[in-house]
This record gives sequence, C-alpha cells and structure tokens, in this order.
Amino acid sequence: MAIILHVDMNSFYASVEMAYDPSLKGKPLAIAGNPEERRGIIVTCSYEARKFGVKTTMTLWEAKKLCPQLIVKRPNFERYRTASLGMFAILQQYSDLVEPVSIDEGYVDITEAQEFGHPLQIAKTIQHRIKEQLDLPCSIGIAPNKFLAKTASNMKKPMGITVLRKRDVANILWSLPAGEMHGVGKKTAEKLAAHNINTIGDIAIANELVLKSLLGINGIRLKERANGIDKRPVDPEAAAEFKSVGNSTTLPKDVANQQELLHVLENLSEKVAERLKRKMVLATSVSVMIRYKNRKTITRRKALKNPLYTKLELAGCAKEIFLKHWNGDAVRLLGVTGGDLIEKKLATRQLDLFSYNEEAKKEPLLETVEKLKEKYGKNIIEHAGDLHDVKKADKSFHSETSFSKDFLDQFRYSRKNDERDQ
DNA sequence: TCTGGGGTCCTAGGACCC
DNA sequence: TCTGGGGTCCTAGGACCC
Repeated sequence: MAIILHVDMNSFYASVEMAYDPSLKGKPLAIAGNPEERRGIIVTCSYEARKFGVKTTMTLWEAKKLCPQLIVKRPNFERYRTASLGMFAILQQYSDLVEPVSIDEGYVDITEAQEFGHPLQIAKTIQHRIKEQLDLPCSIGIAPNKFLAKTASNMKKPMGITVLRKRDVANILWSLPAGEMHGVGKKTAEKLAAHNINTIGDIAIANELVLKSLLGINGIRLKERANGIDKRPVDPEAAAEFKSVGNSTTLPKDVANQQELLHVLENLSEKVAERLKRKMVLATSVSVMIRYKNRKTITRRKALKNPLYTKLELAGCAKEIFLKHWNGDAVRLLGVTGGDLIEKKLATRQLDLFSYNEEAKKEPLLETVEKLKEKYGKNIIEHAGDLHDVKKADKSFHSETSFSKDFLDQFRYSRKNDERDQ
C-alpha cells in the first residue's frame, strides 16, 4: 500500500511575513490587496487575526471593523516564492515523487522512503525542519492516497500531523457535512441536499445513478473518495504541464472608454506574452474575459491557425475579440488568456525570439540559494548539510528548480482551507 | 457602497463530415 | 421524400480549488 504525505502550510503568506519580520509574531496580521484600487480583500491572515473573526475574502474595511489594531500588508510574492522553494527543497530530500499542488502545498509519495524512518517519523522530521529552517508552520496528513492525505492535513491546524487510515474512513469522515469534502463546493452541496444527501457518509452509500445524473462523472468520483478510494498517483510532472496562461485585472474604477480599455488589453497581453516566452510555449487559442460594472462576466475565445507568443500578435488578437463582443458598457475587469499551449519545439512555425538557452537552466540554483540566504537571513545551504548526503541535497535543489519556474510563476492560496483553519 | 487573480475539468450545443 | 447516428472540433459557461 502506498504511503502519501500531504504537506499544507498554515496561513502561508502571513506566516512568511512573520518569518521575515519576527516583530509581527503574535500579532493580528492580514495580507490584503490595495484598498485604494478596490482590491482590498483579505487574502490570508494570521491565527491571531482570526480570533477577531477576520476571514479570507472579507473586505479590508470589514476586517478593520472587527479588529481595529489589524496590521495589513500587501502581498509580496517574491518572498512567498522563495519560501516555497525552500519548502519543496526539503520535501524533495525524502522522495523524488513530490507533486506541488500550489505555492503552499504538495504531495509526497514516501512509499519507498523507509531509509528515513517510519511515515510518522518522516512527517515529524519534515515538519520540524520546515519550522526550524524556514520558520514556517505546516500541517501534514499521512494516508494511503491523495484524497485521504489531503483530508488528514486539514484536520489539525496549525502544526498538526494526522494519520488517516482507510479503515477509519467510516468512523472519522462519514459524519461530516458533505460540503466539507474536497471537491464539494456550495452548488454541489445544495444539489446533494436536495436529494437528502447531507453527509460524506450519505455520499458513500448514495445510488450511483443518482449521483451520476446529478453531478456527472464527478458524482462517481465523489462516491469513491467518500469510501476512501483514490487511485491518482503522485505526479511530479503535473505542475509543469500548463494548459493555459492568463492575466486579469480589476480596474481601479469602471471604464467605458474604448482607448483606455484597449490599452489595458495591451498591458495584459504583454504580461501573458512574457510568461509564454519564459515557458517556451505557444498559444493555439486566445480568450478575453470581460466583467461589466454589474459583475456580469463573459469570456470569448478564438482558436488560431498559427500558434502565437509575441505581445504584438497576442494584443492584436485580444483587441479583435474584445471589439467584436464588447457591448459598450462600463467594464470592471479585463483578462487575457493564452490556451491550448504547445511546446515551442513542437511548433511548426519559425521562431527566433526565444532567448532561453542551456546556460539559463543552471541559474535558478544559484538564484534560489542566494535568495533564501538573503531573504531569510538563514543559511539554507548549511542546513542542507544536515542531510549527510551532499549530493542528494544538491540534486534536490536542481530537480526542485526544474519545476519551480513553471509552478511558481503563479500564485494561489487557499480559501476553503483558511476558513476551516478557524 | 461588498465580493481578487490564476488555474483545471466538465458539460452542452452547434457546425460539419461521413 | 424524409431523415440516422457516430464522431470531432469549437465555443461558452459552470463549478471548484488554491
């Protein structure tokens, strides 16, 4: 039987800020967007802030009302990426089978890692090292598959370690509300409730035909998972295979001026083009998202004959789509996404502007180490020496950076988990 | 005077072909 | 004269997650 860990960082952004500036420790801290640009929602907050009722997605002014002494920081993604690199570098030292799920969580298949001890010992060591070396708290779930490991890591926060065996599923999970299950959101919970399916146990014994008609293929999967079954392997490549790359922005104020909107599309296209270039992929489709003043949102997409990646082509395409479908109303948000990506080397088109070369591949290692040293003021390399095996440590940095370029290009954070953290 | 930004997967309908 | 059914591609939108 496989042994899977799910490592989940606790209130990650806030914890990183505290590691960076220890004077913040023990204080109510929130990471939020810019209120002047009406992006002032709470992205994540410290446990001290949660005691006041501050929650993810709350507007900044609501949070301030609950907790006037709240310290608010803008997100610093560079800092979070750096910390994330450090975390994954540690995970990689216990197994090659590390699958990053987001900037702050990942799966580790430790089935073949007996040399490092029993699963519980390994989890304790990893948690201890992340705390000691990065000054960051995490929770870890230990289980025979991904679903159970993910569920387990969520059960004790912060700094919990939870073992969830398949034989405990009925005892521990079945009494929980269906909405607690990973993969069951608000809408799905409502649909299930309408059929008197209210708990995870109800899902586990529900009629497959009912689930299928209600939720499609997802209904079948939910039933399997509710029974503790999940055959998905831990896939180290999963995060590297991007399907789309997009940028969107909520405008500082609603805009109806066409020139202004086209200019925003140009800027978004430039960012997307840079990322396509960095990933060495071409887009075979372009989508434009328009959210109007009243929050009505449309996406319009165009498949391309010639895959593209330059700012000029992307912007041209985005503008064309926009002008064709924009109804003239004031716009709140614009987004540009390149989709159906293909690798540059597989493209039949002539390419010349990619500056990427073999040398560039070597840089991330040095960069990573320098950043970790600088930003944390902790010598991560010395700590890596703990490993007895310098080669392995070296290798782990290399393999880690190979996925990090793609993976860390984005940021994500946990809403559902943050709410459950309370 | 609410509600960000970056993704994935799935479904359903229409076009088109055989 | 009326009309089958499978398959694929494309598009739009919903749901969910982090």
